[in-house]
Amino acid sequence: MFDHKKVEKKWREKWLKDGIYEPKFKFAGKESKKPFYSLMMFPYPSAEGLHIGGVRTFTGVDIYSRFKRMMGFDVFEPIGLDGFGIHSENYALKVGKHPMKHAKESEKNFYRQLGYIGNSFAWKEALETYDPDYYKWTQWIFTEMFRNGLAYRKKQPVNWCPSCKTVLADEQVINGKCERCGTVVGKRDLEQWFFKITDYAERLLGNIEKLDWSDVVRIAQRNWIGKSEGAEIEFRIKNYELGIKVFTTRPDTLFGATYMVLAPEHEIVKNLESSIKNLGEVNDYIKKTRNKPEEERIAEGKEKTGVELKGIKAINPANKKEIPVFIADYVLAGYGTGAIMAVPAHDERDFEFAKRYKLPIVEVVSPLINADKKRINADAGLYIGGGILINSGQFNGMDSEKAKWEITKFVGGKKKIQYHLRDWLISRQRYWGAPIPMIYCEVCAAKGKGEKENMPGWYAVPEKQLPVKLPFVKNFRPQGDGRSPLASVKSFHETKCPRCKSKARRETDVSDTFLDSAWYFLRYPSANNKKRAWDTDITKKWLPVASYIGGAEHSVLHLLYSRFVTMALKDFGYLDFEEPFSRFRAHGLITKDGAKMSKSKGNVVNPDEYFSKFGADTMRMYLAFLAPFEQGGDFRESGIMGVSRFLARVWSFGNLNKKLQKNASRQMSGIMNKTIKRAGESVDNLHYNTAISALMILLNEIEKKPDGISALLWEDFLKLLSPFAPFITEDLCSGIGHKKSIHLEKCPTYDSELIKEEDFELVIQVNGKVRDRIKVPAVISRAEVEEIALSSEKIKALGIEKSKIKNMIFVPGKLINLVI
RNA sequence: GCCCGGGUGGCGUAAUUGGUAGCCGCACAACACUUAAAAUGUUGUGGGAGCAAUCCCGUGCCGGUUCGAGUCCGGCCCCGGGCACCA
Repeated sequence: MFDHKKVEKKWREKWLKDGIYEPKFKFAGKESKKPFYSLMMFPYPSAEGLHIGGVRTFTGVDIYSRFKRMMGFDVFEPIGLDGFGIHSENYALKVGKHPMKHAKESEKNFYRQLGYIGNSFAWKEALETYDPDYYKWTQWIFTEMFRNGLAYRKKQPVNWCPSCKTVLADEQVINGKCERCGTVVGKRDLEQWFFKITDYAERLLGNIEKLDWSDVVRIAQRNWIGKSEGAEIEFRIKNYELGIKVFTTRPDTLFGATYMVLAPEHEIVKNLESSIKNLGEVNDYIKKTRNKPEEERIAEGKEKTGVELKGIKAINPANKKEIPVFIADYVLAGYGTGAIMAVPAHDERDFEFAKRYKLPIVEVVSPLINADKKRINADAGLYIGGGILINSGQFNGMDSEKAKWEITKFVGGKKKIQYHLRDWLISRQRYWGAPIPMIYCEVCAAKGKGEKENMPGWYAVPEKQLPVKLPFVKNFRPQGDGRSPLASVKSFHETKCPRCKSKARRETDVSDTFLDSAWYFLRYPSANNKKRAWDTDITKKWLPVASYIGGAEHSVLHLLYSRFVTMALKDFGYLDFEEPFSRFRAHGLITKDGAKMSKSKGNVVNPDEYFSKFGADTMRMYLAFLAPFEQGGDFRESGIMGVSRFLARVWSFGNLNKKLQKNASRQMSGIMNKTIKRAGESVDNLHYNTAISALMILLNEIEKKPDGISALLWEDFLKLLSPFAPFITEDLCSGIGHKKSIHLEKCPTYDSELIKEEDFELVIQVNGKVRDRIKVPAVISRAEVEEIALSSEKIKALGIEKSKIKNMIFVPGKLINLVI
């Protein structure tokens, strides 16, 4: 009987103790000849411990890494924890534990679990984002961003989570809710630190084409960056020396602009106040919409509201007509110029608004006769496609595509490219994160001095003084007053100005936890370097990451930020590549009873329980076998029995047949070679399920004729199985007298000559329907096949004569199809 | 609404990318072993008809291309996920 507890314990201890992996599993560093950086997104250590989905992805990466290692690569498979951040802090708050203490405990638990699953991690390079040795360099990256003009402060309405009591980046607001706690996010006017990710929009977008990444992620990033090309056009305000710029992708419809709409936050309203006749009403509306939570604003999408600025008229620059100006919250302040020209005849939203407020609808584009009819609203009067211009003065009759640029030129507008992407809001009013390493000096500010001309008073903490250590603060609860808990820690924020030495104040916000994870892959290979964030030679050798695996939920968070940070660091001269991950694959999700696992549903699978009951090998294989790696699937206990039985059979065959013959039989080498090919290809595509299936088929064959099995063949079988089931294979291999670990062996190779069968089953079809199957030699001529087909009893029985056959299609090695 | 995935036995899935649909496993059934059960082993298992050989139907639905379609094309339906007043 296979006792997984005994066998696994034995090897787990041996591997850890005398480190037989050392020469191979250790990070090979500068000396490596064939480096392969195999990375999995590091987990944030939740209190519940490792999620079963996490176990699956980590073992998936390990299977891949072990195969690569067998292929002769020096594989670097690092591990660490993304322990800083709101998630961990919220948990600490909930249970009334200090995050520093909680971190230490969950770290221990995570590393225990990760060690248990038998992965070939490079443990010496482990890192944690809350370790001062690590966040020193997170802070250094912040200072570099600042010095290079990519970090700036700005006051603007920002996302505010009332539960987490902090601001959030746009990427962290999911359907109007906080990514971390699910609370509806509101807006607050606050001055915050931002990273200028928008400067990189075009490069981030352009490079997507070149990346070997899962399509889901590439498309998500492309959409998030959201490039649109159009024009910026200015509308004059009547009786004022003022203009309002709008961004439009449809300048061809300019003659149809019958009114304008400004976002409630638009600044120009202040300058027009004296002429607004209904100022009270306007101010009420602005106040109301500003306090409205984002979610409500979206939910009301169908019922558009707005208020006219009575007494104000804008001039349509195309036809010089006076048009009314509205304020409405369907126009967003953060996109384009915060103002639009409204063309109700050719835009759904404007159409809806115009109907409600009884505004004129003027058609200016006429659909071509054969145009896509679906694009015409049944209501009539709304058409959003292209066509021929009408009601557009001298542009009548022009194709709308051409008219876009012609009309823009005519009114003095200019071509403009807009992105959906907005700058990365980086500061957080929380405790558990890397303090933003900046100092503000009022004395310098008053004199207009500062490290950057446009940011008087601000200085980056010099590298020598890093890290700015996060102090132990007993009351780390966020205050909700727009300041971090660090703001009330005098000993922390009191400091001296690096320039004039007067009393100055440290920034007390911490950085977004996504900054911690935006560069950890750069640190791993240099994790033990105390002097620099990363070693240049090592980085040159090991990066970019050869294979990166993680969740698609990070498409526009971690994966985009990492690309941005890498690009910026390249521009600063610290790296010689700009894309951090050459290949990225998103893993699938593991559900239980068809639903996402969650505590509230009570369907959380505890890995410890299952690993102890079935063993690490069985669980690894089950998780790999249940579905293609990138697809994910439902966790079912019944399925575990299949692999459990398989491993038990491997165990008993190995132990009953310790003395095997030296020679390989001809027959078995055919299937062996096939299995090697199949398994290798499957693993490369992350189709572990089919690789395991191939191994199961091979074992079935082996068991059918145990006497014909050679020692060589059995060893090859174990080698192929070893990435999936490292414990049992190691034990069986040592049982047949191997001194060397099986995990240091080379992968068996296959001979494509030996895969070829001597004969095959010829399928005889009539009009594409299978009528007979006859075994024939692999080398056979077309004439011979035709002869065999026509003389088949079943074909004869059908009464098919040669004269009736119109055609015969022969596919060598497969079939012949008689067409009658 | 838009953009991605995906619909194949009772279930998870497979099919060398246009060439035998259902590999491997789960579940189920019968048999063997056993006093018995479990475990294990053997055999069977898409649906329908037939004692049988065999035949018909079958990859969400309708149509097309082809000697041949799960795979390609056109039009729908359903499920899952992402984005969403981006002008």
